[in-house]
Amino acid sequence: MTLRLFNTLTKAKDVFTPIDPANVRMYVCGPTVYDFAHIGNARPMIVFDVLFRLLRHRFGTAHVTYVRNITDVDDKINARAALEHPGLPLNEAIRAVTSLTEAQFRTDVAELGCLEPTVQPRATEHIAEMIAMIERLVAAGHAYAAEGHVLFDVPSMPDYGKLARRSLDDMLAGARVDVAPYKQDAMDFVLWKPSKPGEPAWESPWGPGRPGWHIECSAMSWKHLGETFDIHGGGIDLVFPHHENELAQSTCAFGHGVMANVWMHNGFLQVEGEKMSKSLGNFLTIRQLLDDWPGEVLRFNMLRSLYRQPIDFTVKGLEESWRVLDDWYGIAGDVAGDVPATTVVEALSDDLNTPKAIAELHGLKSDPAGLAGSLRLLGLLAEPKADWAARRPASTVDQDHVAALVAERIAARKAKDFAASDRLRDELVALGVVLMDGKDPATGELITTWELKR
RNA sequence: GGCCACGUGGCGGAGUGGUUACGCAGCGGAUUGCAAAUCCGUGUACGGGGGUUCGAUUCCCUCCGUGGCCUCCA
Repeated sequence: MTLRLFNTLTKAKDVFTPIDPANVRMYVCGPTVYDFAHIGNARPMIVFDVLFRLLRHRFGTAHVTYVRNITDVDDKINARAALEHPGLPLNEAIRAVTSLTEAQFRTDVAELGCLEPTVQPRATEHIAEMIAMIERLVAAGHAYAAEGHVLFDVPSMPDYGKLARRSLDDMLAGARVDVAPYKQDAMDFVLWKPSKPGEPAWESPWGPGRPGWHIECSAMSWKHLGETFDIHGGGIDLVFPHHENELAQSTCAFGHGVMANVWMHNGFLQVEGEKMSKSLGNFLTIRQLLDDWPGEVLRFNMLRSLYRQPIDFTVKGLEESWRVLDDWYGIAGDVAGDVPATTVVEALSDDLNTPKAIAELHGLKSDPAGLAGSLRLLGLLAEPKADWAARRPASTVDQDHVAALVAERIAARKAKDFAASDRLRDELVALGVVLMDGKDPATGELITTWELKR
């Protein structure tokens, strides 16, 4: 079966053919580590983790290279470092911010069931590559130095704007680009800029300074994946200007006319029907959600929508997700198996159609091994059934009291005193206990199990 | 202002030019002393208005609504 992926460059589901099937290469824009990641950040992490797993399934675990960067040079980091660690030297303050948020990020994505990418490069460890790329761009006539800055010469690239599908005229109509005396053209963007006092600085041929906002991804993908690679992913908001500029930098530096063959973008996330924002008070970090929900519930909930569509994160939806996972754990939780059902692989191979894949999962209730293998391909069913069951909030009822009432009720039922039996059940229901009567399959003895109403 | 998405049954959410995915809830039945759980069955929806077509939810136009990008942003 063929794998088809929606490509932002062509606006179509293209058949995916790797440049080198022995080394399929994917780059995804990771977080800027200035604050704890929010649930919107989690979407590309989960979506592209599923793609990573699917590619490994198709091409072999050893034949996929997944690079997800960590941006640790950024104005917001500087601002936060100065705010939170006013007593520390700048570099130490920055390290304090980035190491803490990076560690939290790694914990978060692990709890969301994401595999570790092959490489997680940090921007600050690739300054030399960035400078090398900028020098190539200058030498090729695609960039120029001015007043300690180096700028990308946008008019030097005739098809600039092809990813975002907008013309230079359209962009200028917005008229919200920075105007600066050292710019030759209003659309030119910064590759390198001088550091202001209180900002981190690196030596460069243009004087001490720091990189612009887009060069790091061009440099890191080059270093770890080569001059061209297969897939570049990220949130849809990154299409312009970030990815457009990355593409411009890499294609102009290397002259291949292509940076990545396939560009993939996930849609935005809303919370209870509203845009997530700090001012609305509905800004949810992954960490906060993990206090109330298992990571697998968040992950599964994310996969119930097509990755390109907008998704609305709601408590109702999360509750439903938990229930569905409960069912599947009940059927397949302790079943061995890593072989996914063909129907599920086919659904995922159609541009990562996870809702279709989930529909197929519902059809696998009578095939526990296939269900287990399919769920594991999606990064679900990661723990034993008992561990999963223990994730429900701890009981607040008196276990011994409940057990005593249950025993009393069984005695009443055996005596066919149904009035007493029902009275005892009412009492238990009032405690939030749900009873499930049955018979021991071997002895025929009446037995009753119970759980808390959810 | 410019550009771009999206609008599916009570809810969530796929998909398709013509046989009404799937899940949750609901309803009916089996089961149960009665329930719960489980199993079986059950839903003709595609924002409004035009157009193309033998036929449109699916294509085109338009209107309305929602969201996104154009500035850091997943």
